[in-house]
Amino acid sequence: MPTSSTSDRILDTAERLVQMRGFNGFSYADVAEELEITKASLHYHFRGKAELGKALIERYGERFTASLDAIYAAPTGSVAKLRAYADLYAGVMDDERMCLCGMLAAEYRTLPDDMQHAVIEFFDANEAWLDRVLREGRKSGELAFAGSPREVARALISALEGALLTSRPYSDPKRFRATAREMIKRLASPTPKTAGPAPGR
Amino acid sequence: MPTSSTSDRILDTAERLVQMRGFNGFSYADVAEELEITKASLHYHFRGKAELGKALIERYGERFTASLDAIYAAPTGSVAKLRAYADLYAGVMDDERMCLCGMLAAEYRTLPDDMQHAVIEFFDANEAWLDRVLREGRKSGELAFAGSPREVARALISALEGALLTSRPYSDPKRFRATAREMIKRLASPTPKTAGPAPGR
DNA sequence: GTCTATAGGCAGATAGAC
DNA sequence: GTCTATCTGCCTATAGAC
Repeated sequence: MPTSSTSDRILDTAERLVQMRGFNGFSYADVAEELEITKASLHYHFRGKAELGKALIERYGERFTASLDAIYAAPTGSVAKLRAYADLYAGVMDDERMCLCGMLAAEYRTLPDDMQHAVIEFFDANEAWLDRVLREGRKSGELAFAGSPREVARALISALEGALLTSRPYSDPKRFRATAREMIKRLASPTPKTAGPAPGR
Repeated sequence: MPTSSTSDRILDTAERLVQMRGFNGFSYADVAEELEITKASLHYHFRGKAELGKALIERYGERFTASLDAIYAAPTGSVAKLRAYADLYAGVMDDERMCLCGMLAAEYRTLPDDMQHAVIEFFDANEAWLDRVLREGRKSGELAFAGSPREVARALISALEGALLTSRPYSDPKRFRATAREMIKRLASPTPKTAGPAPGR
């Protein structure tokens, strides 16, 4: 039995290429060459680039959702959940990749309609999950922030996507992690009036 | 006398196209059609797409630097300077544009070397300017944050770039502004333990 | 399912007339 | 400076054999 189907291997390769070079920065030829099959074979599995792109987002979204469910189900506090959320982003930086949907957000105006809708759904799902974690964390007293959880959720997604984006030119994963830490720290505890020892953790 | 030279009009059009569609999402033909000149004429002004791209970043960077100088020179406080900085970003959202260098950061791996270096310089200049404003603001007591100004500067750039990125699919400038406000509020005053009236401003 | 072959279009770029 | 004409190459996509 094969380790993975041809369709899966196509998706794996295409996903990496989109994350590294963008949807407008890779071609069927790139995927074909890497998998040592022909472009015509690709068209058997995915009618066209638009269909491949849509399949990429859907698979990525399902994987992301599964990770979010696992994080939510774990018996940890809100801060730990936010850290785990940020780690999901950190995980994509391996080969200087960008979040798939962050990359597609940049190219949004050039994408086929189907792909545009799928990108929106991804961000909506992230926002809803974070909104829930933030609400519960504030209720339990573990998190402290002013304003609506939804606004904070959007700010957090923006900061993480932006940190991935701006870290890439520097080829430095540490850069991303430092920014992510910075953001979560602010939510976990009141910011001291002046720099000093952080309370608690 | 002409309102602007052909070179300037080429740069204006190309800049808008890159900000909307990405460097890999526009062509000489697009620019030529809009300006009603031929592709061959474009090659007279800019030898190739790489040269055009480099010129775009340089002009954009110079304009940005001039704005930063003006903000710094104005007789305002640190918070006002940070707000003005965020407004620079807000200004590019008009036609669902992305920050030029944010867009190029996404496509970074596909860019000619010259363009890659120019993108890095843009972000370094932003970071240095913010670092200075943050240091001075903390010293004067107007700003309060723990950790290094440089880390906070990076977090702020990330959040603003990310807010532009993730707001685009929603075609909603308000989305960006809300996130920007959220970030600066955290720097301007200590976050209250629970939601409540913001102290001072 | 995978291949060869090829269509049809658009990309970036150049030569040379005006 | 701007044009026409053209080159070469890559792109997405399809037809049809195996």
